[in-house]
Amino acid sequence: MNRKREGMMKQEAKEDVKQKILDGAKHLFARKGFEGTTVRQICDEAGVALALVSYHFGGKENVFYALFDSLEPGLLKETYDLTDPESDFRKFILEFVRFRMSEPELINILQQEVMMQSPRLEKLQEVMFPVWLLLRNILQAGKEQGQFQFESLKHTMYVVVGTLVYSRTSSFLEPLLESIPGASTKESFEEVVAYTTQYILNGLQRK
Amino acid sequence: MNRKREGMMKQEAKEDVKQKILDGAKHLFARKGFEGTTVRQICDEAGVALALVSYHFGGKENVFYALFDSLEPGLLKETYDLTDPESDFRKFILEFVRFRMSEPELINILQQEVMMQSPRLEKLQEVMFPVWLLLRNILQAGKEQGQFQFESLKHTMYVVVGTLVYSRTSSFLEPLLESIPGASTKESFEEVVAYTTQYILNGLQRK
DNA sequence: GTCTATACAGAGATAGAC
DNA sequence: GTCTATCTCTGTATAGAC
Repeated sequence: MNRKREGMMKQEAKEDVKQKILDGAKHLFARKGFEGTTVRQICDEAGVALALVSYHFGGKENVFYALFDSLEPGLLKETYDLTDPESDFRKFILEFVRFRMSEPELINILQQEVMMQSPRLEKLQEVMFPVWLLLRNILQAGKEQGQFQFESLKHTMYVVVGTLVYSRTSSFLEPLLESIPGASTKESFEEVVAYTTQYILNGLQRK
Repeated sequence: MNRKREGMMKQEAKEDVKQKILDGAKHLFARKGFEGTTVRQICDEAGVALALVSYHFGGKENVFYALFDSLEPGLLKETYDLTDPESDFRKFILEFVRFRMSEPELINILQQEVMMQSPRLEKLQEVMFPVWLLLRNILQAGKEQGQFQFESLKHTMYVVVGTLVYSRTSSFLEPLLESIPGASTKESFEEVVAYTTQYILNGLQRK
């Protein structure tokens, strides 16, 4: 009895601390990068003692991977039967933008790792591979069925992925856009989806 | 006489070592990031002694900035009079892709820094600001003259910059594209320019 | 100008008390 | 499970010989 109660308390406390570490790490990795973030910073941010990263995760690297373990891109929960590629593509863009806006820090981290082709990328690829494979299949089906027109699937993948993944989180363009009326207004999810969808579909010369 | 000759020799040797350090640093920053790169690695890569980074540049940070000091994006050397925005835009894309393909590592580094909104970004902004300003003016002129159709300049800036800047250097999509016939062929400069131009202009609903 | 050797701060990880 | 104190290694920067 006593033991069981202790066990539960431990469990709860453990989850709490682990989550606090993960939250702090996500925030710091996004802003400082993996190498630029120290275990001390993570623990300070989480408000826990230095030793707990090693205790719960066994090192900084495992904290990093744990960030992506829990990640199940909602994207793939939808059904894509490829009978109507344009409709599938619209759904895909919608879900991707939803993912990007709900987890901007993870997208940010992912981007950094891709840029530097980090040794940690292999595991991240496992997460993203199904997503890019789906995109590939949608594009290919769309071409075959005449809904999209393009010559090179490879080039198309790159420009489309570039458009999708490019983060609006970083505000480096802001100083340039301040003078524009209404530009400082926070854009809504629907707005971004509509805009991105239109741009990409136009880019693919949809009839 | 003797002194003068010594001075020249020093100058030559200095330039040589400085350049070797810059080259090594560029390569390493692109692959490991600023924080992930050590001065030791830079000097090993350059084949010089550890102390020389401090001697010539006064620290790692200044090596970083020096990488962008010498950078004059050829982009801006062209003339853009905005009387024919579409033509200007095509020229802009051409020059931007040329820049991206000639300095992939700098683009890579720039992207990393933008992602993490690093404290070094301020100086990098100075380099890129004129470029994005020019793009903004071209888009705005094109809209006013009816060559481009879009509602929000802000959104348009983001999707276009995303398309332009997204690096094809990183090969994370390769495993997905291997099965495609001809995909492993190295794409040519002209090919990438043509493709990017078409995608973006279509995206802007050019008539 | 360039090198080797070293100082000193900071990193990640662990030991051991509670 | 969590904390503090500490170990060890590696980081940047400098001192001093050549």
